[in-house]
Amino acid sequence: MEQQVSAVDVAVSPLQKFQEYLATRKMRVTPERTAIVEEVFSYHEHFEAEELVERLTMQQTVRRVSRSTVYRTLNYLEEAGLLRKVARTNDREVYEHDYGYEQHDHLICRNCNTLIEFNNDEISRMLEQVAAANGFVMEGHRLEVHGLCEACSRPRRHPKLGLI
Amino acid sequence: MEQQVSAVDVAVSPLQKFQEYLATRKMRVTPERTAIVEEVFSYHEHFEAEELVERLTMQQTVRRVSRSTVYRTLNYLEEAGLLRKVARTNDREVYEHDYGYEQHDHLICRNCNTLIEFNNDEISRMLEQVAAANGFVMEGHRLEVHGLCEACSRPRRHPKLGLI
DNA sequence: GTTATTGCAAACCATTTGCAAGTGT
DNA sequence: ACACTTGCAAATGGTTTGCAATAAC
Repeated sequence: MEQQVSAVDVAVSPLQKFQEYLATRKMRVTPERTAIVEEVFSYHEHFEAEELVERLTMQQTVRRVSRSTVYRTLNYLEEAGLLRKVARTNDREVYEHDYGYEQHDHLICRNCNTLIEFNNDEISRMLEQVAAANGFVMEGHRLEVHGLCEACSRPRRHPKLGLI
Repeated sequence: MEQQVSAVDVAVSPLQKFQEYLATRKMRVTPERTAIVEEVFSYHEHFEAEELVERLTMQQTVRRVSRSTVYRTLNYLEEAGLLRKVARTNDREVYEHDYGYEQHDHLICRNCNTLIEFNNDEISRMLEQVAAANGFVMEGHRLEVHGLCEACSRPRRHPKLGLI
């Protein structure tokens, strides 16, 4: 199970797409923004803002990027349609890039906080229908299924420890 | 369109159910808790914590209930399975009582923040399937469909003003 | 040269919490 | 009486923001 994630063919790279977005807003391409976009798209898993700050601090390829800039850029990426908030655990937003890979949703274990990805086209199709029926133009969705993962629901046998 | 909401037959009242929950936890029935539960279930719409505080302050039937107590009680109601967080708008959690009325989800307009309810059994059924396929025990879900409502997506004609 | 961007530290703000006084059981 | 609750004010903690210095264009 390497990088076998559901890659979708895309014409332009995420970085290019972000630069287009910046251009339309008269915003600038800076080394900080570039580093953030590359880091976000180099890793195909959900992440939290703080995690990204750390990853960027680690690989000191560019000059250190401040937390503020990370947060600011995450917001722009979201507006640009390259990123989405997929959940909220422990009061922190969980992000995931949303370009070049199929949209998917998550099962969230209330005990160990593990996120299990899944995707189901029927659900997406159904959401489109519901939206249309309400004159609503759907741009995206956020679906969290809460409950207990297999390990944590197994009665008295080494359930994974919670994060608290 | 009065109280025609999808009422489901329930044996015990929400208040009773909450009292049972309190009992099992050796917690006490206080006028504050009672007032909160009654207020929450007297109104069949989504609401925010602050809104509830105001409604309780308004009708001074009981002695004023503090914000802290409201927050604390909302958490207990959630644990008791009587309430759920259905969305997050403007950095505030949006609650909705989840007992005696069918579960439903929402279309959220990114421009005017309006929430449109909908429910779709097929989606629920499908979620159960997905959960089962992953050995996951589903306890609930949260589904937000983001986009633009009819009014706000109509190009240049009096779109409803945003909240900001 | 202008105008946007950065990092810092301070501000925000919804929600939580410590604590002393009050109250169900 | 005992233990649980309340309101208050203060703390928390993720995220945002004002501002002076700095860098894109």
